Amino acid sequence: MKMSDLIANMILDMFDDETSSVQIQRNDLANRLGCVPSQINYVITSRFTPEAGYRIESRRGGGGYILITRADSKDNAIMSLINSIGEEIDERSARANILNLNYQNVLDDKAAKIIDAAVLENNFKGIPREIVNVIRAKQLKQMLIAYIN
Amino acid sequence: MKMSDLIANMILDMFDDETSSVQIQRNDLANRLGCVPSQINYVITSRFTPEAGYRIESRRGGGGYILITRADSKDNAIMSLINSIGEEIDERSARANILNLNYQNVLDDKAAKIIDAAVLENNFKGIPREIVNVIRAKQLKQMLIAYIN
DNA sequence: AGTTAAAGGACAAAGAAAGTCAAAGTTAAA
DNA sequence: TTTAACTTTGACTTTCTTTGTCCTTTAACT
Repeated sequence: MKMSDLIANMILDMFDDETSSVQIQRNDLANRLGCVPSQINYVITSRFTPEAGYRIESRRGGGGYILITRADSKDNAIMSLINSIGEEIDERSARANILNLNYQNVLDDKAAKIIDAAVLENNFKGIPREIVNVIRAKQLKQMLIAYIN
Repeated sequence: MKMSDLIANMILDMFDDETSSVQIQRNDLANRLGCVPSQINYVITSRFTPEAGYRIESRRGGGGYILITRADSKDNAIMSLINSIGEEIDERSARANILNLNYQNVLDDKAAKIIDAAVLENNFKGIPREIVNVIRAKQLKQMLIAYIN
């Protein structure tokens, strides 16, 4: 089997039924599997994506780590929105989608309000449109996954 | 767990629900935890910052101490955070504040998670730090306002 | 008041992780 | 069989932590 799959499986195996989070140390894992550390990054960015229901956080420096969190509720409406978003999203569609989910009672009022507040164009004043839309897409996915966690 | 986190947790633990102030002795704490005294300073300056909602006072000389006070208030904790944010905020401070509000039961778990997800550095990959911090500040304020509305 | 010892403060150097990026190698699709 | 997509590697960068040394302040004790 190829290395990337090994790495991915190794990580997947660390999620036992209870935990929705797995913490790894990049160098350590690379060492145990006999690959270069940066390949761990490759696997994470190519497989543990928001579209697949994962969120990544990390820390550098002594005692650093990579934290992989899995969306455990797998709410369909939300996951399919996440998957439909793509690389970028403009304010209009973001807000429309949020409103929609809220209307369908998939997102509660409070969550919808908070998320809506975050995607407002106003927060990004002065930043080029294409960049804003990329950030917004990432944030929206992260927030939605956080919501169903 | 890494030493810095141990120290930070130790301090955090000293804040029980009532107290909004904790007094430590640098050498003593360092000794108990088995680290050099200056590492206590590192932790305090990197984690217990004003931006994160803490104030520090200290005394040297015999019987000296370090006093760490948590911005409390509870009632309008959110408003005062919003007011204290200013033009920019980094990931660490933002997250520390969110955690703080959540800990004080001012922000509920779900809201805290969503907001936390939005402020992650990861969402802004490739954008200069100063710009990111400005956007984050605006968003954080908006989200908090949305929460209390 | 003057001295001394007991704190805490500042800062820099070294160390420990993780991140980035591009080039080279593989594999699968057209 | 080309071509496009995916993997593997490694050199270089950035961020965060640990440690130590020297400095300043201040309480306590003549």
